[in-house]
Formats: sequence, structure tokens, C-alpha cells
Amino acid sequence: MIICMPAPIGHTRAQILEIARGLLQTRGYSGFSYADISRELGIRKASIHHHFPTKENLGLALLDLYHGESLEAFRLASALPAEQKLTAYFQSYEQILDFGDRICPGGILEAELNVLSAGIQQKLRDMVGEILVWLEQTLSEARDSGAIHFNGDPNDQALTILAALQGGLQLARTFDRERFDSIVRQLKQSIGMQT
Amino acid sequence: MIICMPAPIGHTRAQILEIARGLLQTRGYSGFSYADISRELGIRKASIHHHFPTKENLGLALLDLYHGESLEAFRLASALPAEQKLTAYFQSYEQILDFGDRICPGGILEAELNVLSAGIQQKLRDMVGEILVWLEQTLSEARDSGAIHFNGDPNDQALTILAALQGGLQLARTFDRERFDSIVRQLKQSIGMQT
DNA sequence: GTCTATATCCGGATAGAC
DNA sequence: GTCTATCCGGATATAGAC
Repeated sequence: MIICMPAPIGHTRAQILEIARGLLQTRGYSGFSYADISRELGIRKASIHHHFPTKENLGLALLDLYHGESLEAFRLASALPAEQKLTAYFQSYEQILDFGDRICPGGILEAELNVLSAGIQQKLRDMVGEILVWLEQTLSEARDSGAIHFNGDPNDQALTILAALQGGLQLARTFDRERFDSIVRQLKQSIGMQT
Repeated sequence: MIICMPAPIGHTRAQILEIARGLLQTRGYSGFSYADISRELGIRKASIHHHFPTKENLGLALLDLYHGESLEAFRLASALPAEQKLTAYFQSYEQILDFGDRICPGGILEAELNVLSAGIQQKLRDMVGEILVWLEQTLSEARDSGAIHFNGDPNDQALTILAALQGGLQLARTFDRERFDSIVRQLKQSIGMQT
């Protein structure tokens, strides 16, 4: 006897977020629509509005998702020595390229900043700000332990690395993946990290 | 006796391009419309279509404008010693921030790559590709002359610097200008360039 | 070169039946 | 939770008068 399996609670919501994430990272915030999600998921636009009444709701939920994943990654890395934390950090950007046409969500939202609602802008700032703090602390920690070497302010280093990775993904998609590998190689070398 | 002064030939066209440039760099390609230009310039949308029949025409013309300015900057710098060429290059990014809310056109178009027509994508690649070649050559030249010092491939350095400046403008607009100054300081230090 | 007027399409959003 | 149907506004684009 076969019992009809109801979809898990929140399953559709999660699917919408997964599809929207891909669209955001490939086409940008103003570059995707409810119709795009509808087509990919096979349900009507109105059904998507049931889960996310407005596009701003959807955008904020996406940022919550990214933020949660970011915190989880920091938690998982927290037990590792600082140098391995940095390795994992670089890898997280490399993985974005494995999905083909994606770039990092922070980069695309920063590029579109002025067309985003104030609420989304603020969440973006909060999230990227946290990543910068984590990176700065991790760079300090790694330098103190002797695992890496650089002169100057760890804050400057963190900003430069984040900016270069973010811009690097954009360049890689415009040209080819090798350009991103070059940038990672160069960044690691500049802080004396073995590749 | 006052004679009515006709607008110079091509004057309106130039004004449209100037306004569109500002809109592109603040709101992105899909973030601005003919209505925005119409409002700022004080002529009707249909009149703008007379000068640029389609938005793709306008986008291509903007890229031609940027490309021409880039070539002119290289020409002007060509007589300078390599270190001063690099100084001028960094300054050209700093100047973008003086306009307030702008970021670099290459960065924003790369972020929006997948919503651009094939023609615009190609022109973008051509232009950014030329800048990367110029930067790589200038870095080699400056290193050979002893003005700067770095290990590794000048191609990797050029990519990293371009990516960091591009990403740096996006970060600066999201947070504050000081972050961009930090990145420039860090980049200069990493190639042993005095600030 | 600029205008009015209009066509067409698309995006976000809502009402109400099932 | 999903559907059909519909609204509204905005965006690109065209026709044709001045």
C-alpha cells in the first residue's frame, strides 16, 4: 500500500531559496524575477508570493541564509589552526566557481548597492563586516603563530584579500578560471603562505 | 542683436552619454532606464532613442567612450617613468570615488555579465584585457628599473591589483572611503612602492 | 532634433477559488 | 499551498507631426 508522501514542511520555501540563490549569483538582484523562479521550480508566480510576499522579503531571506552559512563555516573552522582557517576561506571562493557562472553574493550586491532597499543594504553591511572582522583576526592569529608573514596592518590585509577575491571572481567569469587561480596564488604568496 | 545659438552638433549625444555614464556607475546597466536620462537631461525619452535607438547601442557607445579615455590615459602616461605610470593608474581609481557613489564601469559590468548582450560582453573583455596587458607590462618595466620589488609573475600581480581595486571600490561604497585607502596602501606596500 | 502618442512586454503584487 | 485571473506601473521601442 502506497501512501501519498506530503512534501516536507518548508520544502518549497527551501527550493525557492536555492533557485533564487543561483539566479542572484549569476544574474544579479535586479536581473532575476519571480517568473524565472516559477519556470525553474514548476510552480506559479503567485505560489512564490505565498512564501515570500515581496522581493525584498526574498532578498532578506537570502541574506539570512548566506549569513547563517557563513557563521556555520566560522564555527566549523574555529577548532583549526589559523593557517588552515585561511586555506578553508580561500577554498570557499574557489568552490563558487565550480557552480559555473556564479560570483560571490557579497560582490554582486555591493555592485548593485544603490538599487537595493535600505534593509537589504544594512544586512549586507552587517554580513560583510563580520567576515572582514573574522579575516582580520585570523590573519593576526596566523601571523602571531608564525604560519604566515606580512608587514603592516592586518585590517588592510583583510580588506585587500576580500576585495581581490571578490573582484577575482568577477574577472574569472568574464575571462577564465585560470585568472582566479593566479590571484589566489599571488595573495597567498604575499602573506608567505605555502600553496 | 542676439542670435539664437544652436546647440553644437553632437552636443545632446555627448550629454546623454555623460548622464548615462553616471547612472551606469551608480546603479548598474539594468538599474537605469531611458526615463532616468530623460528626467536628468530634460528631454523626452523618444528624443534619446533618436540618438541611441536601442539600449544596446547606448551601452556599446559608453564602452567606446571608456575605451577611448583609457587609451588616451595610456598615451599621456607613455612618456612617464614606470613608477609614475603606476601612481597615475592608482589615482584614476581614487578619482572615481570623488564622484560620490560611483564604482568602476568594468567592475559593475562584470558583475552583471550574464544580463548583457554578447556584443557588450565582448567589448568589455577587449577593454579590460587591454588594461591588464598594460598593467602587466608597466609592472615589469617598473621592476626592471628597480623602482618596485616583488616576486613572482607580473601577470599574477596585474590581475591581483586590478581585482583588488575593482572590489575595493565596491567595498568603499558599501562602507566608507577609508577602506579603499587601506587597500591602495596595502597594494603599494606589497610591490615595494613608496606611498 | 524634439515632441506627443502609442504599442508591447514584463515585473511585482493581489484577490479569491480550489 | 497552489492555482487562475487580473491590476498596475515601468521599460524598451516605434510612428508620425512639428
